[in-house]
Amino acid sequence: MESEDLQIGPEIYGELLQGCVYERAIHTGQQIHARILKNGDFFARNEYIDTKLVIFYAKCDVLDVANRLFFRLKVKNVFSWAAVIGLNCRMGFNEEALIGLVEMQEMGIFPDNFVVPNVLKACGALALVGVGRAVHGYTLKVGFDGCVFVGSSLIDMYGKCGYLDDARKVFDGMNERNVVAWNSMIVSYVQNGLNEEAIKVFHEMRSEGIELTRVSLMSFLSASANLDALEEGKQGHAIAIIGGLELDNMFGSSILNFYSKVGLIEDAELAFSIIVEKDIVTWNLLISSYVQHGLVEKALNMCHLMKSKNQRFDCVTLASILAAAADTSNLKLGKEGHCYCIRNNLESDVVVASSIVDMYAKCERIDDAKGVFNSITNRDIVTWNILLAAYADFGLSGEALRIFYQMQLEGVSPNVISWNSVILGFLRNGQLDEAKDMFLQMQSLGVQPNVITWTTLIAGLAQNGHGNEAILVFQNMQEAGIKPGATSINCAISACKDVTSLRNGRAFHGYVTRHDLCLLTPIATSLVDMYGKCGNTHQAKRVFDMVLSKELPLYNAMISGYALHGQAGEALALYKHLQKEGIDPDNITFTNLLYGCNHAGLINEGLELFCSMISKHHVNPSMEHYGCVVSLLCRCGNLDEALRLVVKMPYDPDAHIIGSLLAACRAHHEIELADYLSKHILQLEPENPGNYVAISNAYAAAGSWNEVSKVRDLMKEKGLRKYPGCSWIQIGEEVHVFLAGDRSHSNTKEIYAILASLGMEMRFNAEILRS
DNA sequence: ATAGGGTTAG
Repeated sequence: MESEDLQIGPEIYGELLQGCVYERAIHTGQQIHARILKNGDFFARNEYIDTKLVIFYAKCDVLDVANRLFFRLKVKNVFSWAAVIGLNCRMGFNEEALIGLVEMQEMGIFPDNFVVPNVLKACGALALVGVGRAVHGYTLKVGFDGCVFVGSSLIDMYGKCGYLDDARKVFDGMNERNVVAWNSMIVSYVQNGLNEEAIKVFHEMRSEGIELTRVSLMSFLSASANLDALEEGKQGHAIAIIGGLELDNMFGSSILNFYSKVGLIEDAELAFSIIVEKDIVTWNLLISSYVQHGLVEKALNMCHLMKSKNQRFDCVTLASILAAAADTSNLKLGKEGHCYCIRNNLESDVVVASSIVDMYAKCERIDDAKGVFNSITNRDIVTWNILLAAYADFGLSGEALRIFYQMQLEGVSPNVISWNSVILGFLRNGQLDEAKDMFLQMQSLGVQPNVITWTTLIAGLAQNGHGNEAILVFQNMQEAGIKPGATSINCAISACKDVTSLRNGRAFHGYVTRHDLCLLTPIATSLVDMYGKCGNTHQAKRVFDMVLSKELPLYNAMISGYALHGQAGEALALYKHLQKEGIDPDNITFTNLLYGCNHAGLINEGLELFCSMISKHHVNPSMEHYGCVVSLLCRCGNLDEALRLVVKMPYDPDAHIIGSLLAACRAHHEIELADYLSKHILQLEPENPGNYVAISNAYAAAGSWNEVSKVRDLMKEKGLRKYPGCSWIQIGEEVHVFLAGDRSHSNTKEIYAILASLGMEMRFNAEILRS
């Protein structure tokens, strides 16, 4: 049809363009635009058409054309302003959108209820709550408060700025709420970590009969995932299936995310396989899920699959790969990841850069970590915390403290994680007072210790030999209203074990029983360990039996308990049982078993065990293993065999082994060998009173009292007097004969006989009477 | 107008 035949006026072109806007028909619209230009200004051009063209290009996201036409508009009305502000918003040019708002008002045009939602979205994206609040005031003044679009946008804006109370006030004040208003409220709660609130609103929404959308379910699933709420999330999935909601990649991804966060990897994999059009987020979700569950192999396979499908890696993929490298201390993988980032310009992303720092730190390349850290220009609190944690982990408390101050000088104020790392650094370095001081300081500066702070302190005290204080701190934590996690309970139980406090250990056992934590393998393991170390192997066995799927550490704890308390037979029986179950013993298993045999004097069993450990289980014997066997041989009177083993073993004998030999010298009255060994052992450990005990025992047994008194003088010179766990006897004025604690009974009798033959007076110290 | 993914401390 020719234009000469039929005059098409501006109204028709306007209608046609409106149709194109509606259909987002960019090409048709461009043809109409061309026709308008061809027809000339007179017939086809007016303000109405020009505005329509701006709206058309804006709606079709053609930024440059829309801007150019808008700039040339003679009369800019509220519709064209709305179109360009909306376009800037969609494109993420939030500042431009707000500048547009100011400019339109300067020109005397006031925003309507179509402009306001876009403006609020820009405020939310820029977290400009002040501007948003001003716009809120404006909407009240001009009476937009009945508009659901405006209301929903206000909720969203306040939510994005973190002002949940204001968001809720707007929500409660709306007299008409559509599904978007409900969704905005739920999303706001989820984005601010108030997952319980989000779930509450979701249920309210359902009971009010509002029809759910995918957005409602996605945010509900997100809240469920964050709370580890298995049943809630499954319900959400079921609602989606019943409602026949289409599973596009976004919705599918949120289901995948939920299953992976609650640890149902197979279900996550299933969701992944169902999603037809997988995008980068879908891939990344499964990969990060594998990494978080320690399935690094699967994660890397997934990366290869991704590559073979021509899906490129982005920042998130790399962050996961780098985390995998960090977790497994795989420097080679980490370097590959680092190189990929450099080649693809991903290291400018602060999360990726931080992951690189963490990877080098966890691979014990602290200098490389520091180097990468220094090159990061946009460091955030997480970046600082990663470096701080790295120094703390190595016990470099001074460096950690320097970083802690430096971050503050650069305007980053430490959060609870930063404080925790500083405290950890001190504890790792044995600086208990400094750690406790930091713990007080953080509180005086208004940073509240969390469960990890408390646990760090408890573990640190226990590991530095302050088990009783650790138990007290655990009680303080409960008084402070902090609910202990599985790790803190474990540390506390271990502390009881170290100070052999059966009373407190029982109390913790009661606590975990009341809280249904008994069946958690790590907790059951430390309970078995605690009861074992405290001598209550019966109770240890009861806990041991309760655990359904037993793993090696649990067996090791039980075996160690038996071994420590002379029940070598039980220990060996458990060892047989463990092998029947198809579990491979490790070097700890053998250490405990050999110790048990040594303790019970089971020479044949011990030697057999030692041989099968090497030949059948291919465990490279440690010094400790040799120590047990040497001690066993010595105690069974086979000093020659023991000496042969010491000469043969690939280690320089430690003080413990020489001590065993010294003890054998005593039985064999081998004065010469004892002389030789004494020199060695005092060279190795001149400050350990136990060695003087062994030496003086050897001389005393041979009746060399001169040598005994020489040893005594040597001890005096060193300022060594008492030795914990060692009994002592006072003869006459001041002659001390030292006895090793573990065999004190037979030795006491031995010494008693010697002293009686010498006609000497003897008095027992209170300590020996108790033992 | 509302929606899914990555980094730090025990």
